[in-house]
Amino acid sequence: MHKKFDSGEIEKKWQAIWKESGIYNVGERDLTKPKSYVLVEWPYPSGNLHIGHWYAFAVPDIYARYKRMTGHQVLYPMGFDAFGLPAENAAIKRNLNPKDWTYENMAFMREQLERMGNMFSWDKTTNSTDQDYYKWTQWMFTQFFEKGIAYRGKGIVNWCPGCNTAVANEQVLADGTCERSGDMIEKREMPQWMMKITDYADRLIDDLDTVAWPEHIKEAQRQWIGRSKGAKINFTLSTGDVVTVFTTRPDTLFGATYLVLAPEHPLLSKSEVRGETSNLADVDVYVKSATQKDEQDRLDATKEKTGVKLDAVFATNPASGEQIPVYVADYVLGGYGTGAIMAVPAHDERDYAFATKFELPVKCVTLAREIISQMNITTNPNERDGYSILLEKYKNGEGFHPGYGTLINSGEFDGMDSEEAQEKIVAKVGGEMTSTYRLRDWSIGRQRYWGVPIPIVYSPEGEAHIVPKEHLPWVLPEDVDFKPTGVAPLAKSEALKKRTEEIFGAGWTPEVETMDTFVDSSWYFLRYLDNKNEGGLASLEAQKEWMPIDMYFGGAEHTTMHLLYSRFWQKALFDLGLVTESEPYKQRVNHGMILGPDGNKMSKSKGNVVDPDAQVALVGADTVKIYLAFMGPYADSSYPWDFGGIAGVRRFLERVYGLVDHIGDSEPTELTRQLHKTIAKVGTDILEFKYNTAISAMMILVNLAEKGSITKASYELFVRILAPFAPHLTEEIWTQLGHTSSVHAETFPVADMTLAIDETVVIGVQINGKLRGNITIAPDATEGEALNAVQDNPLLQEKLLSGTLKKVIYVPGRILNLLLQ
RNA sequence: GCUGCGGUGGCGGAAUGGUAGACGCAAUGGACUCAAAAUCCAUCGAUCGCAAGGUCAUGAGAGUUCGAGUCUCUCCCGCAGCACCA
Repeated sequence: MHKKFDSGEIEKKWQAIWKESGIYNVGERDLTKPKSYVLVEWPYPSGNLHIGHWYAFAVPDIYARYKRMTGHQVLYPMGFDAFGLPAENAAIKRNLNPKDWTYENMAFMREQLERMGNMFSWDKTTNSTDQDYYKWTQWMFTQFFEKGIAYRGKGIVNWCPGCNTAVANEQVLADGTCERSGDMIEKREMPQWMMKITDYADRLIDDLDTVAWPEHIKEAQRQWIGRSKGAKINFTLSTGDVVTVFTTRPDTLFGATYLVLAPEHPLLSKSEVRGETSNLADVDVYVKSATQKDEQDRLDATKEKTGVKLDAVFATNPASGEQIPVYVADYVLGGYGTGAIMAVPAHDERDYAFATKFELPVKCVTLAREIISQMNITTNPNERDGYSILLEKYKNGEGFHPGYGTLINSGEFDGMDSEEAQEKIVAKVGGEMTSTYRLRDWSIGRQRYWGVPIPIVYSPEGEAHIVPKEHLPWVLPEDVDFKPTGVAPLAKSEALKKRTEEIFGAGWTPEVETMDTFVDSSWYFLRYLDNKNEGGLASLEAQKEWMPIDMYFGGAEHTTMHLLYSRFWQKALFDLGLVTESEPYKQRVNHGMILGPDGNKMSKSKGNVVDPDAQVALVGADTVKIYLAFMGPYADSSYPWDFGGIAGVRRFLERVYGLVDHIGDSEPTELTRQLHKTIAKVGTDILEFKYNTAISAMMILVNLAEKGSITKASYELFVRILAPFAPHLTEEIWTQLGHTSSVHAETFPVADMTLAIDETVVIGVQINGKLRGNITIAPDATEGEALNAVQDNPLLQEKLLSGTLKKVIYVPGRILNLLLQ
């Protein structure tokens, strides 16, 4: 008789043994085995593991363990993304040091993580706040600075006059005030440390074709980067100034009836352009209010278009030679394209809306294909349909149509197709075919304390210099009052000031900003490979052994930011010869969220938070893990917690344990068959992240085994396929079955498909496509045998009498469909 | 508005174009018990029928097919991201 299933005791025992034996440490690369680098996003040490962490780490552990059991040397590392604002806020609130708070949390969470029983490669761990880690974060920054990838640029920030500092978007309330001071937030252009991610935009899009990610994730990145192909075309103003516009439709150049500058456009600082007389005040007022407008307001497409005409100037359309007016309007953005557009109201909705309001001419230059193809060709005006009337209207400047088609009113290009005309028109006016992107450069400077100090010092002349390698890590000073006072906390450090002057000389000053934490997480997967390397971020040898990451599991919220930043970082390192791969992640899976029992996002205020520690204490880590895996496919969808459901999973494991009492000398053939089917199914399901159906198949097997007996050999095979899901319980059973080595050193069984073949199958019989009954036949029975089986079934036979058999469709093992006349 | 994903019992979900609802939960009835819990057995989409069996069912409507949850088109709804992007 087996012992009572005391999950707490069993788990505690095996965790201690595993830790002692170091069974999950990776050590040196074993070249006799293929490698598999399974990565999960490292957590922020908030102080407590929540269910989301369990979902993110325990379920992929099934995958990692399966890979391990199928002969791979698996790297499944874990660490902490430990810099960031919450530590600073918690420290202010409790009057602690952010470092102490962070390190205490990490120690506590590490214990919680160990109680999961995952096969984490703890010998490879690291964390972003470790000086050995951020030394290399800083060093990479200096390399990027030298290459011009990291640069001092200008960015727009949310400035709070009350706090006298820049604040993050999430600290700005819906009404545009600061959550701390309540003051109105202003937009202010400030010097910022930036990364030139835009230089990599094309590669970041094009290299997506080389990775095996799900298409929806690739598409999200493409959308985020937002590449538009088009042309830059110069328009000359009456003042002689040149305005470069970007357009995706250079083929409509002849239809450009006015020009629009963004309120931020640099030419507006020229008085000749702004105008000097009555118009000046209007322009100034408009520009001032538009540039101070809240971004939300300005981007509100439902609002009516606004703008002001620049009376002092006109522009010349380089294709038609026509003189056209110039406007300033905030529907054109300073930060996108060239900050100026040619307006073609006949073929663009926004231009049309603006032109209608300001009574500007609308000139149709394209007969859109869509309209022509649907038009009734007739000479009788009474028979003309809606489309041809529409066509007539829009040719006359009423309405717009954005589609491609045949050019008209376009000089020598008349009759040409839109696509064909693009390059030709651009060539004629001396423009340039080019792309523009929605993606902006990455601002990485933060006026915060708890982060990686930017390793830059300024000479007395104010010139930026890197902190050379021998002075790295450029240590975060501790003599800092990090309470918010409006000045970057590091500016208050005497130690940092002193250190800078001692090393670089009198009058030299340190940079006082720290880095965005997205920088830390842009390369952590490299440090795991070689976490003790003192001479570099990670040796090329270690990278050759382990990169690229074979499988990257993470949250859907990181699809664009983290995934894009780290891909960029990798490419920038690749160009410097510091890494071996230009794409870090071969495969990616996004998981969803675990919701509260009420179906809502878990939150303290809703009182629907499920505490994993309490669940583990109640039913054990194996049960919590399997329950999470059983909820549904591991994909980008969310599932509500169900206390009944987890109890069901616990019952399943108790039955698995209880099967010890069913071990016998023989077992039914049906059980052997089901076992081998299950072995095959579990393996393929794991690789497709369908843990739920894998578990379901194992439940079916256990239900069957309970009804009779199971041989010890079969039970052992079953225990081995369950091992990745329930590492503690299976280890316990394995030992009780008399083994002295770990079940986790076993291989994943290979199904013997000759034992999995069914002797008979029940298939449906349809008459004229409707299910009328079923027959039991051999899976490979011939059509004749199937029809004989129908003869033996009186009910089916009777139904067949209603007509004559015209056609038989027989799919062996699936369906028999009899078509009657 | 655009892009992506989805819509199947009371719930989570299952289903290479081939018997829709596997598996689990919840529920109901029964056994055991003084009782309850636990456990075990049975039932469990709707509807008609004493039954055998029939009819209707995968958001709505059409289409392709011997056969559609699955493929195509139109529409409705939900979720997520982005949004005056030239």
